[in-house]
Amino acid sequence: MCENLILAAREQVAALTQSAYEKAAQAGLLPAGAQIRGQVDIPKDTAHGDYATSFAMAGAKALGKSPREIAQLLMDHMVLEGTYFDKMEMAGPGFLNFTLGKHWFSEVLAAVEAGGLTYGKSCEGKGKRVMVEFVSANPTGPMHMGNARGGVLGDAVASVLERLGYEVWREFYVNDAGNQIHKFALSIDARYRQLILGEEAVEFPADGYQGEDIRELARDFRAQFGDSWLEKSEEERQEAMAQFGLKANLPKMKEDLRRYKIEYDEWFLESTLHDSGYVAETVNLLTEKGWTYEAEGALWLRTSGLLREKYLREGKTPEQVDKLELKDDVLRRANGFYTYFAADIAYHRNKLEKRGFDTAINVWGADHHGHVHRLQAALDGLGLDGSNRLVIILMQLVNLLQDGQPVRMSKRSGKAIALHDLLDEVSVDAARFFFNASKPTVAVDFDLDLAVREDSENPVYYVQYAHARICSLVAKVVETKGISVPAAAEVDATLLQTPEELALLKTIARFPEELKLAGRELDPSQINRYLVALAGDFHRFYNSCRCMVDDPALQAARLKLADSVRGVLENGLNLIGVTAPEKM
RNA sequence: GCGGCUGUAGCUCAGUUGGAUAGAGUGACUGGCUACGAACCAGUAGGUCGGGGGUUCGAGUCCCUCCAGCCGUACCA
Repeated sequence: MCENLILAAREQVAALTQSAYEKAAQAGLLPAGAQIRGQVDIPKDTAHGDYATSFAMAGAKALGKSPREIAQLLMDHMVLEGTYFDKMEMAGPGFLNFTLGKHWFSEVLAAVEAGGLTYGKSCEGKGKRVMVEFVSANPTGPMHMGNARGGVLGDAVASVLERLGYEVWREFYVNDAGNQIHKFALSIDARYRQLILGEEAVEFPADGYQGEDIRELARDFRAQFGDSWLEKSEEERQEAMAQFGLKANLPKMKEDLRRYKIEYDEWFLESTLHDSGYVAETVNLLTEKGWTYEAEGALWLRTSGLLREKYLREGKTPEQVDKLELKDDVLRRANGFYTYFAADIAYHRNKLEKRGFDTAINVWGADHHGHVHRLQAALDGLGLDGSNRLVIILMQLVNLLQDGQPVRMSKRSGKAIALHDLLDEVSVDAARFFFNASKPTVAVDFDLDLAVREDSENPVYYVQYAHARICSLVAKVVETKGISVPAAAEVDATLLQTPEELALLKTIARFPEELKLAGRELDPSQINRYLVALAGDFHRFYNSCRCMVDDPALQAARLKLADSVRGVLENGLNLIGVTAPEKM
């Protein structure tokens, strides 16, 4: 059975139209053999039917007749017997409008029932392995609102892709090497020495991390190891500080994310790439392929050349490419250390080559957008087709507000609101739904005062309320009438005829299509909007149609409809990591 | 300068390969519970889709151009 009834109906309209055209052509009423790409749309206004095709308008030129004439001929040669449709009519400039009939509506309830909690699954991703890397926050401090957003985004994208049949791997990349960690160590070390020698005696690094968590790490270090580390060499001490800090922070991050209902398949350490020589090997590979050169003591990647090839390949004209200010990148600094960029190339080579993922999807903050094409181009240079196999979801940042005023958010100033602070104030459900509400491309404002106060105004409760209402309804029917939810086969779906009932059936039928779109666009916020729409359809149905009625057949049909909605709500909420409560 | 994102109702935002009279939530106003959960529903009001050109049967959607806001343009990550 095809679960995707929206797609099935759409295809049927296209097929019906095409065959009607062929019949009309055979009868000599229209020129034969024209290739016409008529679109099949779902009209906004239900007065225009459930599906509409613009075939007649699109074909007007090729067929040498007015759209309305063509539409009339198509109607004359169309047979709806045995199809999903009851009715068809011509409208407006030449649209053909189709109205769904009983065959289709009967199948909806059966499809939802058969699908159960995986209703909407498909096999479009069968056999394809995808890694979704997300959050990957620096382990130098607590996670903030941007990570909260990226967390739901990545997790929900992964869930959607799983449902679409992909084999999905969730990964957190731990930046436990490089400059940030060095600064991290310097910061803890300075606080440590301040504890012993006094605040004034030790200058805190200008670009160090100011947060209270750093002082705490220093206190913990001192409590555990005493003052003796003061006598060790600076290098030795800082190495110890870095390790100590990471060891303290990583479990906290894991715990915070677990609390936020995110579980990773792997926490991948950047340091392993350096320690195993994989970064050096990757850079050497680029050198062998002729993509590097030395200058000013550093080793450079010819990013400008790689990008130029990439852009030309993608269809930009040489003039357009010339206009861009392409620059090269340093891979190995004059001091011998590899840059973050070099490690990142190695990391993604590891994903695509060593571990063999077909596609690597990364959730990045939009402030890293300048890095996207450079990394893809570098992977192209390694022959790994990064331009197609590395997909970056650029997520616009979260603006932190307090009483409506913007607050600068950075780990350095320590002014960020941490993820765990958020979860102390609002439920995981509210937070996840809120951060999954906007498309990745739009920036969101987040005001903690508002988030806490408007807790009950979060649309998540509108959706959850619909679910709880249905649970209560089903329980009531069982309790007072001794009747449980019937199987789809025992239900006469043609009894569902009010506009509210039909709207609800159409909405639950749409779910597989919504999933497909969310997957294609890598935008799980579409699920939020779908769930709000479904909950709205249900509340309207509930207010206008009584389920507990004397007619047993109608009661069974409505009960089944309500329970089907419940299943789809639970299904969708699960996908975005929000609970579907039976009571609230 | 160059590049990315954004600009739609008072506010927050939808608008799916171009389709018919541009939608929803929220705020404002008016109604609806002795009936399966009122955390709900119904109704009213609110628009030069940032401006201007172009493409075509048809543009919020595609192309060009201009304007405004945010972000990026490191031997940082």
